[in-house]
Amino acid sequence: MIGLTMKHLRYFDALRQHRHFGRAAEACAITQPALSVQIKELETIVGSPLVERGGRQIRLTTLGERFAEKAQGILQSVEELDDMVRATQGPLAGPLRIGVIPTVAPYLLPDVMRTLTARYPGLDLLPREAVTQSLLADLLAGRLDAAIMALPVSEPALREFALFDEDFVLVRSSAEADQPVPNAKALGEMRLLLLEEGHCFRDQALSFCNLTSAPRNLMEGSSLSTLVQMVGAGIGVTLIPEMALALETRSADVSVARFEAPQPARTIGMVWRKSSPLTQDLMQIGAVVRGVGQARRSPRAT
Amino acid sequence: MIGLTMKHLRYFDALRQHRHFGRAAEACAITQPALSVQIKELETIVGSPLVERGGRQIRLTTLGERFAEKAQGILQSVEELDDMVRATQGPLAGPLRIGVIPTVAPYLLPDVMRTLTARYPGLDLLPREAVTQSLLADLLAGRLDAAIMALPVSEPALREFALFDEDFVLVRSSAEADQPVPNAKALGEMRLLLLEEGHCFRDQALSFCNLTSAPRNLMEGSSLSTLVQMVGAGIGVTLIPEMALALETRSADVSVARFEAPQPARTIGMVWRKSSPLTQDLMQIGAVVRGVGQARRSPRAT
DNA sequence: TAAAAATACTCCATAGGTATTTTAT
DNA sequence: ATAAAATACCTATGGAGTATTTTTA
Repeated sequence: MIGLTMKHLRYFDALRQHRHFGRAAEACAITQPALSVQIKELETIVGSPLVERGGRQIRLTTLGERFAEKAQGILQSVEELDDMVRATQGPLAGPLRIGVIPTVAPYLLPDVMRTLTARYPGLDLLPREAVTQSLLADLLAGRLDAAIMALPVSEPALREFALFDEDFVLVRSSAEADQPVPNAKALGEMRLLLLEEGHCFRDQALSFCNLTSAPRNLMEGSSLSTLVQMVGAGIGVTLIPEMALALETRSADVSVARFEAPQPARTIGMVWRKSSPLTQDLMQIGAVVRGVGQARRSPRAT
Repeated sequence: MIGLTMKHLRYFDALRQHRHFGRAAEACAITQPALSVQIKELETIVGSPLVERGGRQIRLTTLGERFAEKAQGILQSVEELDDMVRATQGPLAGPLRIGVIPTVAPYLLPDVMRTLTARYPGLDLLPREAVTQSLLADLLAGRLDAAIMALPVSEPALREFALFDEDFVLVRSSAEADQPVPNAKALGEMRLLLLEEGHCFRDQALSFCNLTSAPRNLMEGSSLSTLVQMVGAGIGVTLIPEMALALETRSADVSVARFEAPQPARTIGMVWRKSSPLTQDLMQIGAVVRGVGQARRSPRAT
């Protein structure tokens, strides 16, 4: 049925409602001859008469009635499509699939979700927690709209938007609270607890110690929370990003210390495809996340 | 979302399938620039980007994906509409609502249904049995496409198509088989069994006896079958159309006689709105019904 | 005779084509 | 450097308007 248009359906639906060419045309905001022509054309397309013209009164044929019924359904679907579009209309509305690395998600996401949802009620955040490699793959494949991770990512197809820097702090048993803070070299020789393979934070910590591979006496955990609990048990020392401080050291018997001069740190940023049409929106969202992150980090006094 | 056309949906659906403007355009049998323009226009209509253009590879936005999904549903509905139309395509296909008066229906309909269904497999006959007045009302209101009844109907809006004539025969008890056949006047003085009010056949029988109202000694039945059974029980005599003969006198102990010179008879015809676009089809169907009716009547030997 | 739809025609908007430029890998 | 989409421009189709005729109740 090539050549069938929305107009045909709309006009025919109007004719079904009004059972009168003149009034139906008026309802469609066109003239009666225009409607007559369109209906006739529709009948040509269909190949059978849909309307029974009878002087004073017109009537639809049985095929016409059935046609009108289906046409109405189609028009309704179009309406729904319209509604859907309208719901995701305006900037910062609609679904946004955002990935966050595990060493940031638990500390940043709750506030971010709260703030963004409050500011942009139409925004439908769909967060996903995964390690950097996984997030990058999802981003590049179009399964994510944006991701929050440590910079740089050095993917030419991706745009980086820096959010904030965060220092790493030393977590050691409370018994060691009074000992001097080790430097990077000394740290490498201590029993260092690190996240398992795949977490960027593991590599960042190792890099601070000038190590490329893990030392033999290394112990691993699958989350910062686990690491801190292990430190509390006297098993060793670890590094955590300062943002995790408040949450992770609350219920552990550990002491926290900042490093001297060469502060270990990383930059957290938001990343999305350069080609994403959401760029404008994402920059706004990035600004909000930046605000949340900086507020979250500011009680840096420990 | 005014301005949205089927083409937009079709083109966007193709783009979703091919994820490539050039190939999608080819699939739509248009050129790439034409498709680009249409997709861009669609995005303008929608008000948000639906496609993420990325040099080598394009990708749909989340809104684009959702849009495409709904669009696909709409296109499928159009397909179904097309199927429906195709199913009722060609003359003598599709539903046909046909009414038949009760003194014809049981004797004619089975054969008619069988013959028409065999000859026109696409035809979907929807018969309805009702008295003339009811059928006429349904016809004029467009609730029936055609009706088979006694002519004339004298409705200016309706067209009459004569099918065949049928005589009325006398049914009396088998004990009276050797008696002379009464004439119209004599019949009016006998105990005459007639159909109840509303049946045209009742009026036709009365009219034969030159009676306008029912005689006082009249008895009524709701069907010819009932009347014949009553005759068999010796209650009186009755008239039935010859077409009913074979079926109704088979299991009754009655005798049948034809009248002399002024043969009572009626014309059965098919009737439909003059304005009906089915006129061509109905004339063909009428011809078939005529054939069936005449064959049904021909074994007039009694 | 009057109401309603069909027809005739004209005009303008637009879909689609060709040629070319821009863009991103 | 190349593949792909966007842009520019032109043409032709067709949708809608006004004026008029035809139809039928």
